[in-house]
Amino acid sequence: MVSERGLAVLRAIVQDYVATREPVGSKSIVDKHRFGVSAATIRNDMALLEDEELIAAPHTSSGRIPTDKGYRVFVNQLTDVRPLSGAQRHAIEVFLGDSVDLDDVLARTVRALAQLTHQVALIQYPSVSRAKVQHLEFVALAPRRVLTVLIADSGIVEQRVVDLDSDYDEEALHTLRDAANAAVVGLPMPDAAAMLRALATRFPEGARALVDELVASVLSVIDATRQERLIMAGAANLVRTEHDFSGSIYPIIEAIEQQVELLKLFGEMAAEQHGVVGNRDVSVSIGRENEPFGLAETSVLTTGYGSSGSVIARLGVLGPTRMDYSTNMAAVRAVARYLSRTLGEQA
Amino acid sequence: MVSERGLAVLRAIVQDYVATREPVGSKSIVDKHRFGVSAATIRNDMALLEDEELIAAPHTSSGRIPTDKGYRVFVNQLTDVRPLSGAQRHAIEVFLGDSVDLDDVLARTVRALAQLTHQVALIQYPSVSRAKVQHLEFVALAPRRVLTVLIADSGIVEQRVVDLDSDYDEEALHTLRDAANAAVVGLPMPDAAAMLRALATRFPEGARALVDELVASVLSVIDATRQERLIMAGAANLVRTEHDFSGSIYPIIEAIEQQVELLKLFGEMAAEQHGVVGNRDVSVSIGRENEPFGLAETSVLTTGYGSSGSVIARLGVLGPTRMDYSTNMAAVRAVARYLSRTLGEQA
DNA sequence: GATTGGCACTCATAGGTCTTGAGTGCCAGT
DNA sequence: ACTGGCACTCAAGACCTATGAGTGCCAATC
Repeated sequence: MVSERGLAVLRAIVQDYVATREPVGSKSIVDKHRFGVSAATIRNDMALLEDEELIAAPHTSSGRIPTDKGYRVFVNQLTDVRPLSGAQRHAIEVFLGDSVDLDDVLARTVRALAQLTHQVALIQYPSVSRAKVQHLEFVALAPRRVLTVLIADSGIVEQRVVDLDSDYDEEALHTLRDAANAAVVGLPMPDAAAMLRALATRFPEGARALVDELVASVLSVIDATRQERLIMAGAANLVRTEHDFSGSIYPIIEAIEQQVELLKLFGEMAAEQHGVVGNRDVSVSIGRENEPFGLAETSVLTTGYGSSGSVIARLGVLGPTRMDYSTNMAAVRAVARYLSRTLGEQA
Repeated sequence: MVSERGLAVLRAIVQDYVATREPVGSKSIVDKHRFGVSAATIRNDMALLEDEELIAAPHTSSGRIPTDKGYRVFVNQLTDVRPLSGAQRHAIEVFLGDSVDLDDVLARTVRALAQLTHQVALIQYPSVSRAKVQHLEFVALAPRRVLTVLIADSGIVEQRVVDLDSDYDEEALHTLRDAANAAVVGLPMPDAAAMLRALATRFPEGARALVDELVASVLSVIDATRQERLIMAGAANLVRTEHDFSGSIYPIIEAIEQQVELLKLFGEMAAEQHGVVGNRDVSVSIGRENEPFGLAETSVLTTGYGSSGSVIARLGVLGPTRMDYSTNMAAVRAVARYLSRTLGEQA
């Protein structure tokens, strides 16, 4: 087992290695950190840490660097969350400025997060399917062409132009609009979808074709692929930290661009920390834990955000395993709170 | 002046250098290309090309590589545009598949272009301001809250939620909607904006506050910052070609992410080739020509696209100066045609 | 038992020297 | 105008060596 001082040594190694990207030796530890013991003692502790596979030596005789497992232990025993500095808070405020709509808010937020952490920042687009219906509208564009608009309480507006098989008259469109709104406003999306399907069956034979087509268009908006999408900023930061990766960062950038694996990872992280709050609300996935997603040698920090208390999606950062977890976790948490507050105000 | 064979030698050097990233020597030229002359003769031609600064030697005694000026001459005398292979056409078709809306079409198109060229692909978001109004709608969401929707003939749908200072009744909203539509449908955006401003003054005193607020919201949608935006794919390709840059690609990725400089470059390229058609419709900006935009050592190929004949925005690729201009120009042109056709069908 | 100073050992890194060979420039000859 | 021949250049790779940070271990000490 690792002693109390052993953990302190691990902390020191992680901190110094993150700061300098050089393997950390026993001497430099006693120099920089005020352990009241000699280098030889630290060496004994380091030998134990190495037995536990928390640190490793790149070459037989050189300093040590943390292993993935070492980072994991380090992160798990991080408890005091350093709050953001005044300058950082100010930076967030400036970035978020006066945003006009949801897309704008998210775009600014993701940039702010990238700026704060110097990592790749990611925001999962708020899932329509986890929000409630605020309003439903059909806009007559031309004969046989209608625009379907769905507005969710989270501020998401989804729209789609539909080409109909049959003609319609505006009166019928209004009737359907009013009936649909009366039926589904305030309902969560899955319930709303079910209700709409039921509603369609209650219309008279003559109108069925039109109603079916329009209801289908609303349903397709609800299921929109758009809901599973990431907004990204700070890819340049990954290039800047290229030396932290053993191979090329090409496959990593590619995986980020493709999004699909990353979305799976976000999903898993959401499932894992379901219901967790307080100091542990930022979940961390480290190094090899991300290998199944083509993201080995990276770490991903995420947390949930949403308006009015309910989590509607996640945001976070991705960077090399060798990153400043403490600072980045604080930034992710803070930005998630800001964003949640902003969304709450809007809705 | 450079002889006919001199140009052929330049072509050979560009081709071989692009293919191998190794300086090209006189011997390898006579080996690979069937000039009916000896290496010494080629060397004489190369000496002339060097006098004209079309090629340069990295070290006193090594092969030659094209200069920016050399690439420029090479590109300018490219005339025969190789059409895409069947496989490539097929790839485009597959990528573009069945798209649901404008955003989807653009996202798929930009991916296809990145895939085809193995470069960073860029599409300028269709400018609302260059399109015509197809429909205008106000949707009553709540007391004092209205959704403004503007649909352009290019398929762009812009929307915004507005919080009003005063109450409104639905009847007034409809009246205004009908009046506004009657006034502006079919007009180009700038004219539509002017018309709306004029329309506002014709409403009676009592309704003025509401009308002004709503008109203002429409105008702000017309001016939406969103119109000046780029959609991007294939950043990973830039990382892959990192060795082609003397320094870090960090500032380049950053410039691409920030978009602002790149948009300026797109603007300049649009202005330059205003009215150009046919074989010269893809414009090329090479190496140092891009330095003012923070994109030295890169080349950018762009061309216009748009529905029903009018150019509404541009698309293109960005990559290292050392790229396959011929193939990439063909791909850019082909993708622009596909996209224009798709947009034409939709509208 | 924990801690320490001492010491032999390891090995990546940096610097230095040498060799190799692709490629040039130039010139005299065709 | 073109070619063969030849001396010259210089980057890249191979090889060697010195340096020194850092280790592991042990006997001595608290």
